[in-house]
Amino acid sequence: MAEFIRAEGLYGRNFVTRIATVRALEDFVDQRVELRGWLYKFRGKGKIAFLHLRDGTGVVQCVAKRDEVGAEALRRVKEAGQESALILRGTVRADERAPGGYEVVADDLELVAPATEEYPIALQDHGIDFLLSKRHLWLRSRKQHAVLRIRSEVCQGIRDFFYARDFVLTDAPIFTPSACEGTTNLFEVNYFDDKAYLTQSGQLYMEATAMAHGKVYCFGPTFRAERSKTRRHLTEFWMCEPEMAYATLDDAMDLAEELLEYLVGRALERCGRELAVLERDLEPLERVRRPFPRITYDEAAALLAEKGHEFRYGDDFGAPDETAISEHFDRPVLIHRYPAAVKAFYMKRDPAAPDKALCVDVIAPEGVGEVIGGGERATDLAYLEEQIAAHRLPKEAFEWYLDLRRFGSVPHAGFGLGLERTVAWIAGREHVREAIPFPRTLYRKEP
RNA sequence: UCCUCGGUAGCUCAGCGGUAGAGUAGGUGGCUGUUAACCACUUGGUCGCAGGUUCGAAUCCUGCCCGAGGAGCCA
Repeated sequence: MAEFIRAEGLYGRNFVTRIATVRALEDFVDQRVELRGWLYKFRGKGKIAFLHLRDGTGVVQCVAKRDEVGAEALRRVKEAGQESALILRGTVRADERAPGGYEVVADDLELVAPATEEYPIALQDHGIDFLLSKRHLWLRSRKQHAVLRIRSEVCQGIRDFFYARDFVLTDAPIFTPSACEGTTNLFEVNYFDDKAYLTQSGQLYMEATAMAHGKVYCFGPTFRAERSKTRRHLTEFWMCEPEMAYATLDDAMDLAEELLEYLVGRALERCGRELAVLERDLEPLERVRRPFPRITYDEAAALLAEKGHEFRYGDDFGAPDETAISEHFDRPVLIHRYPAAVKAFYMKRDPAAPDKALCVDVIAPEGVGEVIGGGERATDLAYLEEQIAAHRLPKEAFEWYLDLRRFGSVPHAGFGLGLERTVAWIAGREHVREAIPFPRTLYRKEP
């Protein structure tokens, strides 16, 4: 992992040393190493100084004694300020007094580039408006750093999960000719002399690729011009949408369960440090084991009635309803067979109860809300034509989709997983905006 | 689109009709195996914007702008 370099310090001292990372520091105990990073915090200015160095993999306390590194080097680093770029060389020690158990006793400091202005994000509380306006710097903070590491792990987990199960990655287009689901919440863009829209879901395209490959998924950005501003909403977010030919609602529910169990288990296994930085309570995550409870819409509605929760049967569940239902269970809950009237036009009807759709929503615990929505798709051409007319959708735009029913229509099912909601849930963050590097919300598109 | 809350120092906030405040960050000096370090001194303001009421407005009224989180909608 470490490469050997010849380093030349401020005072022309030459050492053969090794480049270490904070994350792997325990492998270098009692060895002399070089760390390359940024000054996270500087304390002291007498005979001894403590400087916390951030190198992208973590933060470590370094001890710099004036007599060792020189008064001049110490003064320059202190004046360079928080977030100045710094190369530090010294010996790794295990020490109980150091946060994290390891520290580096510096013997050589090299200032790469000073912070030319006072760093705006202090180690104190800030308002969310301020932090979001400084998102490009906020990303360096420990908790934000941890959240994005978890996001990276979840993304890799998604790819590994589907790869291991022989799903083919067939990404959907981002420019689309019209609404996938017929709502008006689309971002319109100029497409030469025509109009196009940013994709709202890759699902219809996945139905096409599933007929070509059997088991497929897409994983990419999605755009919704909804005028909603809650902790669960972004206008640009990432969605993973698997689709399987010759599959039913039950198959989709099995896959959804397996995926969530896998992703949470993987985060627990591989993101222990990040979850600790975030002070995430691990107990609710450890309970995320199959089987998850599965209830019908009718059962969920009855549960709400039992709890004295105000709810009108036949309506879709709102966020407070979902929270009330999920509080009844200790792990994600699958709610299936909603009234067809509140769901998208392409949902297959339940043959046993034609007013219901063969669909499923997965509600995560701890108030995060819906992380997965999906179901079995309608296969009958005449029924779909009827639905497109009933929803007042332009039929021409869906001719290609209807072709999928004209040429070997088979039962198929799939779902969409919201990445940021999943990451926010696992990381224990209140708001999905922390689960994406540069969040886009109703009133904010900078930086 | 609707409802609620907010906008005062770089940042977090108090002040709510009578001289613009604290903590923190920054600066200077001191001390220190510190760890939210500490001690002393210190710089720092069109009180979101525009009108109005008043002898007097950060404070009360009206309008506007900006933000937050909740509803609806959704992942």
